[in-house]
Amino acid sequence: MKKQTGSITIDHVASAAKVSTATVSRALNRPETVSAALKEKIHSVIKRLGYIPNAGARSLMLKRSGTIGVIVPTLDNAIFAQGLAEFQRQLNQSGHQLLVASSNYDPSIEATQITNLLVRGVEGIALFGTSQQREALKLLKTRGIPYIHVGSLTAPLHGYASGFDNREAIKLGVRHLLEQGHKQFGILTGITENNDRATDRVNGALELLAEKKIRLKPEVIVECVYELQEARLGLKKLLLNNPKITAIICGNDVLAMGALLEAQRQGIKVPKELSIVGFDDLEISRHLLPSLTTIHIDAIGMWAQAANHLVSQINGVDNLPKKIKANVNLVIRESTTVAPKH
Amino acid sequence: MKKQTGSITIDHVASAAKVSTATVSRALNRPETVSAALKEKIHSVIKRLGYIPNAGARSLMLKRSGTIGVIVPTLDNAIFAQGLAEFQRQLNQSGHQLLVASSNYDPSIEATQITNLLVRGVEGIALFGTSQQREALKLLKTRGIPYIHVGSLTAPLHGYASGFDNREAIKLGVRHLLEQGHKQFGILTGITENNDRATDRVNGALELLAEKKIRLKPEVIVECVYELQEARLGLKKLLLNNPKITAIICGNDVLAMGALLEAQRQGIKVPKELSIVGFDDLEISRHLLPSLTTIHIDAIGMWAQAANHLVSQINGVDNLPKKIKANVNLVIRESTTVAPKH
DNA sequence: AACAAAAATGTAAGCGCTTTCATTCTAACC
DNA sequence: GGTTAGAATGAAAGCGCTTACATTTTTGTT
Repeated sequence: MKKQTGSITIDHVASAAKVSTATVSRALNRPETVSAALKEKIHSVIKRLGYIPNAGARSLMLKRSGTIGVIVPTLDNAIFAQGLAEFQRQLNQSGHQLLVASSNYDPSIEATQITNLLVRGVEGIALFGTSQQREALKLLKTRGIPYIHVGSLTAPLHGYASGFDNREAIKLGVRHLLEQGHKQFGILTGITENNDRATDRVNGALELLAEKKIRLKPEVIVECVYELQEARLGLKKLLLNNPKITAIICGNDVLAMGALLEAQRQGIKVPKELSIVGFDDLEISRHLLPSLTTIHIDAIGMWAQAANHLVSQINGVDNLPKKIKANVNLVIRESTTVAPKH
Repeated sequence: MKKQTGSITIDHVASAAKVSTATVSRALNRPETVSAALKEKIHSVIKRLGYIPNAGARSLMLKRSGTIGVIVPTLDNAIFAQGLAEFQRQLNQSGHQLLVASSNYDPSIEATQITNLLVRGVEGIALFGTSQQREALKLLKTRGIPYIHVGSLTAPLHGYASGFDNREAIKLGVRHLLEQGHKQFGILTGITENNDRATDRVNGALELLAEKKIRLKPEVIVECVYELQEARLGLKKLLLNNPKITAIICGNDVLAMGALLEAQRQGIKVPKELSIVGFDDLEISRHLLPSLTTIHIDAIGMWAQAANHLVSQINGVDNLPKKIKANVNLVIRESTTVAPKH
C-alpha cells in the first residue's frame, strides 16, 4: 500500500509509468541511457503527477545540496544588494540556489550564521571581508567546506579572496584631494571595530597623508554607523570643532551622501567650500547634485568572480588563484574642487 | 568498516560515545529523554568531533527542510532590501533559513524560480505582488506548499496576502496635490505590465483625478524602469511636451528621486515650480533637499507579518487571516507645495 | 524483598533517492 | 540460425537520520 497523503515520490511515477524507480531516476539524471519511448512516457507521467524529486533524499545520495550560502553585513546598502544580485545570477547559472544570511557587522552573529548555513548543508560559503572569528573559519576548514572572502584581499588562514586592497584604494581619493591643494582634512568612517575594510580605508588615508607630512588630530576622524542620519550627525560633529576643514574623506558613498546633504542643509557650498569624496560609486552617486567624486569598485565583477571561484572550489578544481583583484578607480565628479584660499 | 573520508556522521558520534545512534539523536532532538550523564558525554564528543547533522538525511526523515523561499523582483531597491532583511530576521527566530531568488519583474523567470525553490525543498514561499503566472500558483496549491503574497492585497486563487491597497494608497498623495490646487499632472510610473502594484497605483491616481473631472492625456503618463537614470529621462520626456505640468505623481521614491534630481539639473525649482510626490518613503527620502513628500509604507511590519503568517501556515495553524493590511500614510515634506499661479 | 511502573537505552525499519550489479532484450556478425 | 557484444532495464543496497517498538535499568510501593 502506498502512502495516501503527502507528496508524490519516485515510486508513484515508476508504477504509473510501469517501470522501475531506477529507470525513472535515469530518465531524469542520465537521459541518454534510457530509450526514447520510455523517456517520453516517464516525462509525461511526471508532468501529469506534478512530481518534484525530494531534495533531502537527493542530497543524501548525491552528497550535494545544490545550495550555497552567503553572509553579508547587511542587505540595506545598495552595494551589497547589487553584489548579491550578481552573485545569485552566477550561481543560478551553475544550478545552485543562494541561502542568504546577514550579520549586522557582528562577528559573533556571523559565526552562528555560519553554523546555521552548515546545518542546512550548504556546499560553500561566501563571507564578506576578513573579520570573521578564527574559530568559525577553522570550522569551515576542518569540515572541508569551500569558502571565499569577498571585498578584502587580506585573507587570513590560507583562505581565498575576491576583492581589492582597501588601503590602497582610498589613497586614490586622498591623492586627488591633495592635488587640489587641500590641507585640512576630516575623515568620516564607518565603525572600524571588526571591520577590516573600514579600518584599512582609514589607515590608507592616514598613511598617505602622513607621507605628505599631514597629521590628523583624533577629533577630525569621526566614526559612525553606515546610515544617512548618522552620517549627517557625524559631519555636524566634524565641522563643529574643526571649522577649517576643507575636505572630507568618507568611508563609503552613504556616508558621503549624508555629509553632502548635511553640508547643504547648513548652507555650506559643496564643493566650493567643502570637497567630499566617497567610496563605492553607488548608482545614485553620479546623479546627486553635485555628483559625487568617489572610488569606483567593480562590485559586479568582484561578486561574479567570487561565485565562479566558489563553484570551482566545490567542483574540486586545482590550482585556483588565492586572490582575485577587482578593479578600482577614482571617478572625479562635482563634489571636489581646489581648496578655497583663505 | 567506517567511511574513512567525508564528514562525521551520527554513527561516529555514537560509537565514540559508546551509545546507540538513537541516543545521540535523542540527545540532540529531545534532550529531556536522555540522562544527564550521557547527554554531557555525547555533547562533548560532538564538540570534539565537530559533528554537524546531515541536512539531507534530516529533512528526509522529518519531512521538513527548515528553509523558506522568497522571490522578489530585484534586490537593488532599498525597499526590498529592507523588507527582506526583516523577513529573514523573523524566519531566523523561528529556526528557518532564507532561500532568496529574484525575478527581475518577469513572471516567467518567477515561475522557474518557484520550481527551483521547490526542488530545493522549501517549506513555504513568499511572493511579491500578485502578478504570478496562474500555472505557477497552481503548482504550489496542488503540491500543498504554503505561500503568501506580499505588497498587494488582491490575492488571486484563494491565496493569502500581507500588503496594502496600492490603488487607495496612491490617492493619499494625489489628494494632497489636489488640495494644494494643482490642476496639471504628470505621472511617472514603473512598467505596469506584469506589475499589479504599478498598475494599481496608476489606476488609483487616475480614478481620483477623474472624480475631480481631471482627465490625463496619455502623453503625461510615462512608464520607465525603476532606475534613477531612466526616471530622469522620463521626467525630461514628460516636461518636454507638457510644460504646463505643476505636479508629478511618481510610482515610487526612486522615480521621484530621479525626477527631483533631473528637475534640479534643469534649473526647475522644486517645489515652487514643480511639486513631486513619491511612494515607499525610503530612508533617503527624508534627507533629500528638498525632502520628499511621499507615501509611507510600513514595509518592515508587512514583511514581519508575512513571515509569521507563512510560518503559521507551515505549522498548520487554522483560521489564518486571508489578508493582513499594512499601514500606509502620507508624509508631507518639502517637495510639494501650492500650485504656482500663472 | 518483591513486584509494578516509569525511565533510559538499544534495535531496526524506513524516509526517497541513486547506483552497482545482475538480468533481459536488441542487433550485429559469421 | 546461433552466438555475442552492447544497450536497456530491473532488483536491491544503502546514503544518515529519526522513531516505533523492544528491552533493560531505575525507581517507587507495599
